[in-house]
This record gives sequence, C-alpha cells and structure tokens, in this order.
Amino acid sequence: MNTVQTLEINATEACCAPTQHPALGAADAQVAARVLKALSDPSRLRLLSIVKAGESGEACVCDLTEPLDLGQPTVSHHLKILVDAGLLKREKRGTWAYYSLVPGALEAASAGILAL
Amino acid sequence: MNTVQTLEINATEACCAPTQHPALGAADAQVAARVLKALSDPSRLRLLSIVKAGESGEACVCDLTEPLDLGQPTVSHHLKILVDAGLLKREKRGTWAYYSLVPGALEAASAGILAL
DNA sequence: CCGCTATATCGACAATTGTCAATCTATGGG
DNA sequence: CCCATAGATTGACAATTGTCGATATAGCGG
Repeated sequence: MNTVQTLEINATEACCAPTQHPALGAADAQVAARVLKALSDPSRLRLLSIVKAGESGEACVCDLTEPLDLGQPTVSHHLKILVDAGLLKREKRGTWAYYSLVPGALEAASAGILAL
Repeated sequence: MNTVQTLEINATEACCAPTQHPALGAADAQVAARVLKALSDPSRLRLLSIVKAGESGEACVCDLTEPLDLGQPTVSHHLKILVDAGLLKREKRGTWAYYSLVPGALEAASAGILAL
C-alpha cells in the first residue's frame, strides 16, 4: 500500500504534454536534495574528482588527505558523506580503505537536475 | 567576447583521452559548489520545478508561496539564492516579480557534475 | 605480544543556513 | 494623497555543517 504516488499523476487530460511533471513533491525534493547536498561542498567535489581521475579508478584516504590540505578526520568525514549519498563505495583491503565511484551515480545525479 | 567558454577546452594533446582531467582545482571546485549548493535544498528544488512546470515558464512569488507552505520572506530568500546562482532570472512587471529559468543553466549544472 | 600505521569515530567549536516575524519599498487604485 | 498589496530586506534564532584535535579500532611486521 505504499505504492500510492507521492507524485500526483494528474494526467487529467494531458496525453502528450512534453515535460509536464506536476512539479516536484516534498518527499522527492528531499531525496534529490540529499544527493545534491553531498555534491555541494568544494572539498567533496575535489575528492570525487581525484577518485575519478585516478588510473585505477580508486584512491585511499592517504592519497586524498594531502592534495586537499585537510586533516585526515575531515577527509574521512567527507568520504563518509559521499558513501552515504551513494556516490562512492568503500572497499577495505588490508590496512587501507579504497574509495571508488559508484557506477552511474554521478550520471543519475546529473539526470536528476535535468528532470526537475 | 562572451563566447569564451567557462569550461576550458583543454584540447592540448588529448585527442581521444576518455576523461583525463587533472582533477579539480580548489578554485574551480568552489565555483561548481556554489551552484550545487543552491540546488541542494528541497524547497529550492521545488521552486525550480514549479517555475519550470508553469505553462508560461515563469511564476510570481505569490504563486510560489502557497504550494511550498513557506512564508513569503523565506520564498523570497530562496529565490534570491537561485538568482544569485544564475539559475533563475527575475523580471518585475508592475507590482509583481516574475521568475523564470535561465536558459541552459540547469543543463550546465548537470554537465558540470559529469565533468568532474 | 607489542608497537606502528591507516582509518574511523567522538567531542567541540565557529561558521553557515533555513525559517520566521517585523519592517521597509514600490506600485497601483481610489 | 492615502491606502492596499506584492515583494524585498532586516534581525533573530535554532539547526546544520565543516573543521580540527584527541581517541578508538584494526591490520601488519617484528
């Protein structure tokens, strides 16, 4: 019974309206905002960028601390936010933690903006 | 002279390099984050959505206050943030202020994420 | 088993942010 | 000329956020 739309369908008479969303509902807006909020910090953008630019597509915390000129706990904190937002995934190998992009996540966030 | 790209072409030698940016610099990250920060609030996403969904492509403050269930000063504040971020433009006609999307702005923000 | 190194977590703190009530400004009508 | 209305601005306040230092946890090497 949770299939009830938060978005009201409102397809009263519009059969071919090009992009006639009924405007974002409060719940959907909150979901979308959560990912965008994760992307709204310069340090986090740089973290994503570095991870993406890496040859292996991954980076460990020690590789990320220096170029950002931030403390290790701060970097760890930002990485956690990015993981929680579904943008990065964490894989621990030995003592090191390797972070890599979740495939399609950035594309989804990007598409979400266009779908407003 | 305003045709100069905000995105650097960077076609130095890479003819086919997939996406080998040298990772985002601090300054660029801050610029990108400013727009994304404007997009990182549910109320503002809904504002953009309503403006975009409107038949005329524009909406006045009075049309926006009610559906969001926010006070008029708060809506005005959010609109200002969106204007400052270059996402909306404001046009005053008579007593009313009409807000509309800046053409291409959402697309640029969307592309910025992919270009990380 | 002990220390060393890489990360995560915790607690604190200043800065920023979202919201509101009150007030100001400007435009139009009588 | 005065009032009503639309919207912006201001000031305040609670909540959130970015950062750091200190501490905890977990593997690895001896």
